[in-house]
Amino acid sequence: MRLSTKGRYGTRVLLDLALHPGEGLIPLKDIARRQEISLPYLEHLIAPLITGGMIKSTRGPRGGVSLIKRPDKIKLSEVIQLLEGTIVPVNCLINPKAYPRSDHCATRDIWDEIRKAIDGVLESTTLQDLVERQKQKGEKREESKH
Amino acid sequence: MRLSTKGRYGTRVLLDLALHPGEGLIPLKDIARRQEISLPYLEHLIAPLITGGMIKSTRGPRGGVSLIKRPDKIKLSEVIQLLEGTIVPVNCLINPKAYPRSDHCATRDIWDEIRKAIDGVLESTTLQDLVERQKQKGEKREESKH
DNA sequence: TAATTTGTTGACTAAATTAATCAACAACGC
DNA sequence: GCGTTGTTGATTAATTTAGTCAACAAATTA
Repeated sequence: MRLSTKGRYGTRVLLDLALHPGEGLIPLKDIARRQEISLPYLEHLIAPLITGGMIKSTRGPRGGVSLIKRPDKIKLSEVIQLLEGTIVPVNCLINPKAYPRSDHCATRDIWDEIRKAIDGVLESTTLQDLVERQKQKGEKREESKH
Repeated sequence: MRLSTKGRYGTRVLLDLALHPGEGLIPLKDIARRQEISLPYLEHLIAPLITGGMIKSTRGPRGGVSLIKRPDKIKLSEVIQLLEGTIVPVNCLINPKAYPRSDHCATRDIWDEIRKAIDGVLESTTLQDLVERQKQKGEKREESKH
């Protein structure tokens, strides 16, 4: 019952981009350094985000990536869908036909309720929510220095 | 983001037992057949349930296993805890000290909300709930035969 | 246009986890 | 004591995860 690094790192990458608005293209190298993700691995995380229309990229000197969509228009459910595929906790929900018992299996209903509970959180959270939360944390850290 | 077979099969095993109340000891062989789980694998699923005080077992002829606790006193959260360990979706929630960035990482908050959402479902569902749901399904299947 | 920088893609791999199986053993009932 | 049933530990095959490596493609600038 784990979220893999794809989903976790990928979300952090998008948050990183959203925290640097209006700065044009951000090189992957910078993101890799700030987020402590290896550059070669980061490259693979970026691919589905480009395909999914979340970010655009430009190669060459002064190239990099940047957000295409507004952070308040990016739901976490979309991000996780792109990076992890379905979040469904059990196979019989994805492919019921392969599970003849699933029609009359009460446990399946519960796994589906779990899926819905997870989906509720992801659907109701946008990248902008993360940005604001992150900024709040930053302020608190500043305050605590005094 | 998957529930492994341990949690899924184990829950089905308990439900199977709960659906056969007052029948004394149920041999693992019967459960294995009904639930279509291999006997050797089932043996391993049983172990944590015994340790966790959910079921008791007796060896020898006419031996088997049976529920110790009342189904309405068995929360799914306990079952999953026994069989899967923690359901926490990300490591940094289990072991925050190993993640220096987690203190000021907004994504962590969201993963924790997901954890709470899952936990809410598991905490509010008992084995008895599954039993009732399962019986309803049985009735509906009977009706549909007419 | 050559050199350099940056992103893209696919092949490959090491490590961890999952899902078992097998075999030796322990207890119980007849 | 013998067969039946549960217990435990060792082992293994398959899959997934997490990442590396290397060849390539595009953009920029000199």
